[in-house]
Amino acid sequence: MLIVSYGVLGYDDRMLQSQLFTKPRKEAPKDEVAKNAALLVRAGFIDKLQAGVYSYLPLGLLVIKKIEQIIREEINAVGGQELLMPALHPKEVWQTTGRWDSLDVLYKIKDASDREFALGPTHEEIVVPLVKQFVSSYKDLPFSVYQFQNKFRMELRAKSGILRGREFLMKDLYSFHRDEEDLKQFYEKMKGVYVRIFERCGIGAETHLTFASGGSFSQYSHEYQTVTPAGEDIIYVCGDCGVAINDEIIAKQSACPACGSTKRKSERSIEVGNIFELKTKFSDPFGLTYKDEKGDDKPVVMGCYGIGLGRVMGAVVEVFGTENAMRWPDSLSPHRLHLLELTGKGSAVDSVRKVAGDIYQKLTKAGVSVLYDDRNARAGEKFADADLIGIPHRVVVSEKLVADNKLEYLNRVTGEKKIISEIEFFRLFTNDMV
RNA sequence: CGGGCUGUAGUAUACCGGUAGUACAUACGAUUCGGGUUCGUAUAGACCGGGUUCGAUUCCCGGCAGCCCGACCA
Repeated sequence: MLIVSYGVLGYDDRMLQSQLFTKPRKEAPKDEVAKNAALLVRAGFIDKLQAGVYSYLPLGLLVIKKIEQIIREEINAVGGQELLMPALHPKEVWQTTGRWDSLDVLYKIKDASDREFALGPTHEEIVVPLVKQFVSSYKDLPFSVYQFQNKFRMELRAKSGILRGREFLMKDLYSFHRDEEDLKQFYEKMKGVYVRIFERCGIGAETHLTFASGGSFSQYSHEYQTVTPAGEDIIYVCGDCGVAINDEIIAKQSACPACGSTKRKSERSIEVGNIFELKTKFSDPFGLTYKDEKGDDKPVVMGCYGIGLGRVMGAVVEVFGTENAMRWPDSLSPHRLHLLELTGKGSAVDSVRKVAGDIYQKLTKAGVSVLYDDRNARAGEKFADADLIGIPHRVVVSEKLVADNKLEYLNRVTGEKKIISEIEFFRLFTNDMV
């Protein structure tokens, strides 16, 4: 394959569908009941290895990478520094915080010499000793670090497809501050970051800032809950300001904590992200302190901020998917455009292939990521598979269209379908990027 | 972890205490070619272990796995 240019992700993300090693299926495996998993498995985005443990296949990985890149851009914009910490954790750090015994979702493993480890469910125990080596003065604060990493949680019951896994990809960010005031400021800034992230992922309208339990040392934590019937949580969305309250604290909090309104509606929802004031909960056991202007030792104040990438992907499918079709927002679609050639029969085959192949080359040169259905398959199958895969823009090349020098363009978001010239089409995709 | 249900070709399903059938997928041939065309041929299957029985994929017990409900879930 001639490599002409690279897609936005920095590698060649265009694809000939005939080369794709996965294939769409007509039926979902009987052990996938959740809509997100049924559609994603059928379309070849993911594969289940065991309950709550999935592989991301080429199409699905492209979506995950796009979610990741959106998060990365928004966090970098507020100064977050990306790193990558290990998943294999020594027992000792978990004993330091007492969570070796108290955290029941912790996977514990032993090596051949009986040494014990944990598989990381979250990384406070790792990041705090790490930053301790570099933080000594108030001048070193504040800062924040984050990573994208697989987390391991021994859920008693994995369920809902990729919405509750035992191994799952998460963005976790930790912020470090000299006092609660500074933490508060950053925390508020992160709320804006999260709003932009979910907005860019296409679920901004369905995703609500939600007040949730803050545990023993904080009045609230905040979750980002995406409304969909597939959700496991129940939230009460304020009719005036759209901020929600998690069912778990509704008894203590009847009026909207944001605007005081008592108008509200209960909804099922998926927690796609959360932010939490850790304060000194983890700085204390590890002795993470800094010297203030007077030379006094003070504990570092922390916050943590998570987003489940698989959950975002699953939530998007739940929100936009129908029985036989997904529909990706432009920002997350594995490819920008789905190009279908309907070769028909006889002498037209070559001309259709030539036109479609040409368009593919031109778009690729222009940096547009295309999934090109060059398979030797019938129209019905191609249309059905394209619906299932759910790339929001579809363009068809067929014998009839080639004869008229036209293309058929479908926008799955607006439902608009039109016959256009090649020039109009290229203008659509190489200038006026949606 | 408690309760319920289920394990049959790659996928979805059927029947049966006595040679396991169908559809889709796959391979080959023909036909068709803008919404999963039609036909033929071929390939391919009973989760594992134990028990009952002349004989178990079927019945019983145990294990393992999966799904659903609940509990759990920074």
